[in-house]
Amino acid sequence: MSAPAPEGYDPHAYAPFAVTVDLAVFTVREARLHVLLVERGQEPHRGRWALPGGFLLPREAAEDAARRELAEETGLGPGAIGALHLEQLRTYTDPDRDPRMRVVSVAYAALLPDLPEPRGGGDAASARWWDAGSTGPLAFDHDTILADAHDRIGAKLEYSCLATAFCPAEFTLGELQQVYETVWGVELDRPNFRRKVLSAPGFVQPVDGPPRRTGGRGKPAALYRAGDATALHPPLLRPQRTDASPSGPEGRDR
Amino acid sequence: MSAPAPEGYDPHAYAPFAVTVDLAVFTVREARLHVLLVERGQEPHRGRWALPGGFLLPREAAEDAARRELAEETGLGPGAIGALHLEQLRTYTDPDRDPRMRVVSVAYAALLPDLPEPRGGGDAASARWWDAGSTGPLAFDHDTILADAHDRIGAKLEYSCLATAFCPAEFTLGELQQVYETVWGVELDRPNFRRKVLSAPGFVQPVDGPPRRTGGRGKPAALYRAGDATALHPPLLRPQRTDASPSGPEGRDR
DNA sequence: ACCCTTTATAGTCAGAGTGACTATAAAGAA
DNA sequence: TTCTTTATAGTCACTCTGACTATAAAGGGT
Repeated sequence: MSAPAPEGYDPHAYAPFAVTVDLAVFTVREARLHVLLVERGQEPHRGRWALPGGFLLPREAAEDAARRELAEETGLGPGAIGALHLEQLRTYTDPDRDPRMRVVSVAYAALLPDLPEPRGGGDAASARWWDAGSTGPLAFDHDTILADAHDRIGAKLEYSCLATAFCPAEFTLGELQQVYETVWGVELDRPNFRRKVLSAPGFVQPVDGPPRRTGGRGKPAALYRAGDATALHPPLLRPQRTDASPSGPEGRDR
Repeated sequence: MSAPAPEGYDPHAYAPFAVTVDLAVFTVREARLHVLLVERGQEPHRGRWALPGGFLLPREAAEDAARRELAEETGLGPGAIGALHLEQLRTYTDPDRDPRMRVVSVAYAALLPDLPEPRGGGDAASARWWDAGSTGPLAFDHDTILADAHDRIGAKLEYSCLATAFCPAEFTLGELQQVYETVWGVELDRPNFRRKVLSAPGFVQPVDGPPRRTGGRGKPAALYRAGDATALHPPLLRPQRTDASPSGPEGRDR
């Protein structure tokens, strides 16, 4: 911003860049973290899967572009899109990240409750949810972006109330715990999780009256909705892995 | 990245943007947080103070541009610059943030130990350290960037070993505590701070033998250097403000 | 019916971590 | 010397946490 800028400047002399947004849109379905991918309809990387995204319009802010692309890919209404939490991840600027030309991309992460299959909108040949751990090699540097997004989401769950964004408007504590377990890839103790969530002011609030969820087996659970807090005090720290062994189904390290 | 890109494309049709980096370079001097600012030598905002920064070169990654600009402004050698921790903050994309043309800026934060006055390099009329809390209105949206940077640094001190970047190679625990107190704007209990720092594995390591700092008044302190850890377990949480004021600009970001 | 499995919820208990505090040591200054 | 300043050691009560046990309320199978 304070760099050499000639008095009579030629925008193109300083504007050899295209700017895009890339979106890592996550959801939890069937106890697995899923990410929305689109199949590329043209070169480069035609036929490869990629994060949804696209070029900024000439007078558009990056977050607006992200919401626009998200609406195109998911078919969500403007109300849902407008209220959605979009987290700017970081910006990827490797000169060779796009073989066509110099492209700088601002990456965002978004969290959605489980939704029906997306409609393949825009230029994408198709769009669908993928298990976030089983995506093949993606186009461009999207493997890196996806990994960074997963890391960031996992970290934000610790000290923010973001986990409720993965849940529908009303949810049980079991569903909320499932979000943590899925994103972190660990098992948590149910009574302890419950104690910490309920003692964090403003994280969740009980739905009035005693309505209870039906449909599953086991005792019906009380329903909650997201509270008005945005930060989590005290934080809900994930159990630190003390060794390098991948977590088995038994959980509980050591 | 996956947006409409015509087969026979014209780069300029998708490249109406200039890309810059902006740097929030912090140091602690005399128990105050200071930030490096440059006085703008030309329009727009001629004579206003701004964060150092500049345009990306055609085949340069943003972090390389940030290190290049930092070297120009501070006169630090390439060794020091190369080892420096540069934290990408976020990217600012408001279409009107630069009156000249469409400029997207990637902001970085850097932490330095106390240094002599910078040399005014490059196009800057002059460059100097400012008390981070007493900067006048800065050029462009740099007030916002500076505030975001301060927030981020404060949050990172909680769960990373970054605080040692503010200190010289060998430092006392009192100096390290000064960093926390200055960035957070609070006073900490000295014995408790000591206990937590020393119990965090890999945060600091004592300098061998019993060398002690001279020059000040009071009992000489043992010297430490930065340990090999990068994350802080357990985290060193800042005392939560008990007042009911709603959270400021979305603190904590990992 | 009955038991069995599943999930939710309540509670207990020991240990780690933390905030507030007191005490002692080692330097320079008055 | 005495005072002031800074460093370091230690105490103590309280909270938070992980690991665990117990009980409640549903559905499924035989």
